[in-house]
Amino acid sequence: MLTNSRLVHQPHDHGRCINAALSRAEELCTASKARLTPTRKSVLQLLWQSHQPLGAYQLQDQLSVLTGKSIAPPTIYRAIEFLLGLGLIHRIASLNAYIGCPFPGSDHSNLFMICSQCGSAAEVAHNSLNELLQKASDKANFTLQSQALELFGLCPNCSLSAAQNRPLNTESPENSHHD
Amino acid sequence: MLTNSRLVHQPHDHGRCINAALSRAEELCTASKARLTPTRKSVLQLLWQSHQPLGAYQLQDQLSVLTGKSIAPPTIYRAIEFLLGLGLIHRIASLNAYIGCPFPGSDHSNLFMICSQCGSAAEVAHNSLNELLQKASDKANFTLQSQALELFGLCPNCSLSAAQNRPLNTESPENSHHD
DNA sequence: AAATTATTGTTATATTATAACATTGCATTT
DNA sequence: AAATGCAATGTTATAATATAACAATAATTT
Repeated sequence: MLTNSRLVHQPHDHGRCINAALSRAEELCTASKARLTPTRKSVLQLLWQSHQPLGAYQLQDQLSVLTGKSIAPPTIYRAIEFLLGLGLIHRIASLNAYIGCPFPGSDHSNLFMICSQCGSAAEVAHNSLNELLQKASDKANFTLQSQALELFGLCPNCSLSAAQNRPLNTESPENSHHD
Repeated sequence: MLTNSRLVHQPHDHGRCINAALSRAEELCTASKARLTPTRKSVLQLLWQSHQPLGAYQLQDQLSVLTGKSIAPPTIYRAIEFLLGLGLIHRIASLNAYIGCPFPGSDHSNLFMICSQCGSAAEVAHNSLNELLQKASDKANFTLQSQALELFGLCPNCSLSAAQNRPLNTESPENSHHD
């Protein structure tokens, strides 16, 4: 199981995330003879500013600020399309939002663990999950082509906070309040 | 593994699907003291007219035809919200579309196998998949709350057609054409 | 029947995404 | 370097999906 979950939920040198993502992108573009233009690069960079998926119009706003110019939706959507095509980012359908892929090129599951509290999203590449899905597809005579797997819940940090804020929830109600 | 895959992809008495869905809905509504009003019932019925997910505005059109009145989006979205709440239908995020749930109430996986050719969608409840996802979540300290699992590919029928239309694809190109 | 609540109607608008065509800029050939 | 072709971006308009806010009606309870 390959995942960026720990990185996402622990304090870390985020500059390294961004730099790593950018150099992976450069490599991939060189390899596939595609051009990582300033707009495309900026959009990728913006998507790596956090570990939370961003919507197209959030990207539009942020890119406008970044460049000082006003940016129209097609510009954003074209960059998104390009980056999706190379597997550098993913679309999270349930959120209409986009996020950088931590391991582009690797054959992985498109499985996301999305925190409904803080909005963070970790990606997981899970071989046995993929195998199970392939088996289930085979069994149903379904020719599997692609997949979107989105889990919602509380990330490690928010799970902890939740547990700390209501520590008596697991006990019977009588224990929690006496007058 | 519980699924309606066979039903979806084989000729069958579709009236029975609809009737079954409607009576399940009646039961569930009675049990939860909710009202299956004409609009709600019609929307559910429309979603069961086929085994293909429908968008909100498709539902709007069809409901307009059905009732002879013009229907505004909120009416549709309210019915959708109601039916989603009871688990009678699902939203398929990748398609912005909705589909009837063949086994509401059962603890299942929200796993869909969606045909990119004919648009049909079969639902699968898969215990070991759920367990695996739960395990993966636990391992990542992620408190799993809900999930959206969408597989895309070719349904049994379209897989067959595809195979029949290009039967030589699995052999070497030399075999396929001699002058 | 009156009061309360749930449901639907209505209007307007927010949000997400794309179509179509003009313009610019890079890359290759001449 | 000029001409050509193609890729990328700019621009305008609009399509598609979804919700907010308030008014009117219908069902249920008192």
